[in-house]
Amino acid sequence: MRLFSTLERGLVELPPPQEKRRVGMYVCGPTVYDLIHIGNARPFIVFDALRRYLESRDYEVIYVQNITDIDDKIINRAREEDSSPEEIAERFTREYQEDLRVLGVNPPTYQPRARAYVDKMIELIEELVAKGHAYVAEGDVYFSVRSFPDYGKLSGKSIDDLLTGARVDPGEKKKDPLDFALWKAAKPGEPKWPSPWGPGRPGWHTECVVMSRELLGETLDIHAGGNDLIFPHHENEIAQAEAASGKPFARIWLHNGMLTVRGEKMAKSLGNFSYARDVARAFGTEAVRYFYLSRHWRKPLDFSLEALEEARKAVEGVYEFLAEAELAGEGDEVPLPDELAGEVNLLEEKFHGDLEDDFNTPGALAALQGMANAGKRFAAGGGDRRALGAIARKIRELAAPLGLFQEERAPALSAQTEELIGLLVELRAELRKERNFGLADRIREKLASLGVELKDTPQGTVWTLK
RNA sequence: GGCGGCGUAGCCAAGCGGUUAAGGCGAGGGACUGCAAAUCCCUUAUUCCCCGGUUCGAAUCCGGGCGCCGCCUCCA
Repeated sequence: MRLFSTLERGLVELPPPQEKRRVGMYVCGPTVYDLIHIGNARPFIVFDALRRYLESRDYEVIYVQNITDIDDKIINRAREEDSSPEEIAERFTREYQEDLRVLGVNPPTYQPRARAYVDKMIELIEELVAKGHAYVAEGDVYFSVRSFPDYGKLSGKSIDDLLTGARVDPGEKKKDPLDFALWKAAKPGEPKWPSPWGPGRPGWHTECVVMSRELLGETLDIHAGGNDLIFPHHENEIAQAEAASGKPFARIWLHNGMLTVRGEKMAKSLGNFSYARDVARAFGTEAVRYFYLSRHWRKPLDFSLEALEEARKAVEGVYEFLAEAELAGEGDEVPLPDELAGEVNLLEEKFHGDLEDDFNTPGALAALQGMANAGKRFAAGGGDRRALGAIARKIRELAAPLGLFQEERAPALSAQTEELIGLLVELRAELRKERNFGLADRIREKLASLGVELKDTPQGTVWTLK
């Protein structure tokens, strides 16, 4: 498996599971001050799929995702709502869990909260101060960027270039404009924790360094997040972690492309966003996942209702095939004829080949579509339809790690309701025989409006739920 | 200004030195039907933003343009 790492600016090989089974993976999580929008969901879905694919390939993935529950935005929201930061954080943490469920994301192995790690953060900051990488200034603690020669290696920036653009705030206690806060002295009315430098709270995302160090060790395998986090967030994480440990912080850095709206980044501040749960409920969990996976994870992806609708239709198309194939494949096991089996095997190889090459999900999805198409052509050419069951099983098996094509579409109706629909279908058949099309069409239309779609096939009328 | 990315059919989107240039949506034609819907079959890029170059061979590599976007401030 090869993945494009931001640090190397190129593909990096992940050792095969025979050599290294355990993979430590850290994906930056939400700040719980509001519901997440659909753009925020991209890394959660894409890296969830990556994690599950690795697991399906015999890796044991320790998947960590933090919950940032100490932050200015939480404090502000609490003020607005006349609530407390704890309460806001608690509420939106629960909402976030619900969103993950709606998006079909598996729960992380660990979901640590910043508040539970303040002690460990203080330890790290003390360590950095002791090693001369950080200094205390009137109750604040700052990281000294100049003390870390590698600063800028992730984002490709040089300290000098950054300095040119940096503005020095008159009120700042920093020695150097690029230095960033590790610990902020408490202001009145803000949450605070005791520390060697007086009451305050952790500043920058020291939490990610501490949590990943505690749960995954000093060097983790994969660190992932949106590409808007490369600088300064992840650059600063590297500085803290590596200044403290002297070891590489992460082997592979993955950064997904942004979700855009008419070409512009979706962002709360721009107001061009939709809440993830609203989109998932309108189009369905799998349509949202398909939407994301139909575009390579590093590239920007443009959001629109039309694009989601297209994804929904593409998913439905595969389900149409699955429904037919599974119906035909019930009962006797019929093996695939050689030629078809060969084609399906080739597509399976393409599926894995594409995913192992920088997690190329669009290519992999095309392979699954190709399997369905091969099955359709085979049946249309007069092949034994019962063999299609095997293709359907293969598609479902391969797509499982991606969180696609896992729904059972059997109509969940009571026997009584089914009988009732059956009766109406029978009556309509009689009416059609008598060429009473007016009444027959009324039945069809009324049922359609109730979500029961009739299809007149040469073998008779069948119905499906929409 | 610095750093990074993107530009492939009507639209979305793979491809990363030799393939008939995947796949999806849409559109057109056909089968089926009382008419539909759904489904199925077929068709839909001699060409990959432009101009040069390297090569036997380039959408793919190099140089130069043009256009769009992200980061450099909280941000998935």
